[in-house]
Amino acid sequence: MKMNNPRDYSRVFRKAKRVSGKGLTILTVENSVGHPRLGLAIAKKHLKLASRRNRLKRIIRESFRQHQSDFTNIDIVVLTRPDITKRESAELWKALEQHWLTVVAQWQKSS
RNA sequence: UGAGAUGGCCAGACAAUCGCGCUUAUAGCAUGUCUAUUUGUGAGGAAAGUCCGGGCUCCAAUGGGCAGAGUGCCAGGUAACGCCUGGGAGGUGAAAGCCUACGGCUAGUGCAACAGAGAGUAUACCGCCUGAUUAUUUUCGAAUGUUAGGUAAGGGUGAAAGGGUGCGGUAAGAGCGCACCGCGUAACUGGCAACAGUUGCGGCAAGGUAAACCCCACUCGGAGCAAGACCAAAUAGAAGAGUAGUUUGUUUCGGCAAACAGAUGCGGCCCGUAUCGCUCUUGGGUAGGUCGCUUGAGGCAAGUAGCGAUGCUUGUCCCAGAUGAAUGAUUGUCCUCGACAGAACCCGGCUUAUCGGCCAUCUCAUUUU
Repeated sequence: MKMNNPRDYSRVFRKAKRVSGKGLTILTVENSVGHPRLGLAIAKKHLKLASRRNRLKRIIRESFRQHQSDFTNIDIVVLTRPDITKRESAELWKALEQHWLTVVAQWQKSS
C-alpha cells in the first residue's frame, strides 16, 4: 500500500499526471507492483503543528483506503499547497472524493 | 450560601463494524521486509519550547592554574540542577496567602539628562538674624535702602538637598544638648545557620547604582542517538593469486621464441588515431540493513523515619517503540457537546499553551441553630 523508496518518489515527480485544487495536489503514474500505492508529502512549511500534519495524513490514508479498489496499478503522491492551512476536515474529505473521481477517469481513458 | 487562597486528580464515555504499528502462537509455500488466522498492547499533562541538570556513547585526559561561562540570604533533599522543601529578611493584601537576581559600593574605578544658588570635598537665590550707616521717610520706637557678616528652621528647583519627629536652646539657627525612632558599633542571650532580641556606646560620620566594570565564595573537559557498534550490493580505485587469442618455428611434449591479431570510441568505408588484458580473492567502504531502543534514579499498594522535600523496607505489575514514521473512519446511545495539542535514546525540573470538571484543606462575609 505504501511507498517507501526514494527512487519511487522521484519517478513519480518526474513523469506524473497532476490534479490539484482545495489545498492539495495529486500526482499519479503507472507502476508494475500489481496494486495501487500511496505516498504522502506534507510540507512542514504549510502545516506547522505536528498534530495537524498527522490529522491530514490520517484523512488522506483513510480516504485512499476506501477507494482503493477503484484504482488501477498506479502510484499516487499527495502534496500540500500553501492554502491548506485554511481548510476544514470536512472540506478536505469532499475535495479528496472529487480528486479520486478525476484520477480514476484519467486512467480508465488512457489504459 | 457567596467571594477568594493553596494543593492534588481527570482530559468525553460505552457498544458494533471496517482499518493501521508492534507483538504471542499456529498453519501455508513461493522461505520472504511473505500470506492467513490468532494473543496482548498502542501518545501527553504538557508528548511542545529546547531554557537548565543527569544517565548513556564517543573523543581527550597526570594534576593544578589562567581565561571564559554560570550560580548568589541560610539549612536540608537529590544522580544532579538555575529544581524542590523548611526557615529568615524585605515588600504586598482585610485575611488565607502571594512576590523577591535577597553577597559586597565604610577595596578601587566609573555613571546620573533637565532644572536648580548648590549634586558628594556640598550650597547662600528668596527668606530669617546681627553690626555699621554718607541716604529717604518718621507717630522719634523704628521702617526701607546700602554694606559687612551669621544661619540649613521656612520657600523655591529636582528622582534625590547630606538622618526623622518633638522639646530645650539661640540674635536667628544648627546633633549644639536631650527623649523616642532610624543608622553604625561592642558585648551578651536564643538559633546548626541566615537572623532575631536585650543592654551599652557613638553622635551623623557612611546618599543611589554591582541585570556598571569589578571584588568575594562556590560550580563547570568537549561533542552528541545524524552519539556509537555491527553486517554489507553495484561502480571506481588499492593489494594478492590465477590465466593468456591465432599462426609459424622449435621441443626433453611441461613449455619457449617470433609474427599477427582482439575489444571499445571517432569515421559512410579503408587508412589513421585514442583508450583498454581477462577471471577470482582480500580488506577498507557507499547505497541499504541490523543493533543501540526501552526493565527504568519505573509504576501501584502497604508499612516506616521526617514538620516537609524525600529516604528506607516488603509485596506486586510490565505499561508505545515507529523510522516516507502506527491511534483513524462509519453507525448508534448518553452527557456538561469535548480545549491545548502527537512519543522519536531515556529520565529530573523550569517555562509557555489549554474547553471544562471533580476532591481536600484554609480565609473572609452573611444567614440559621
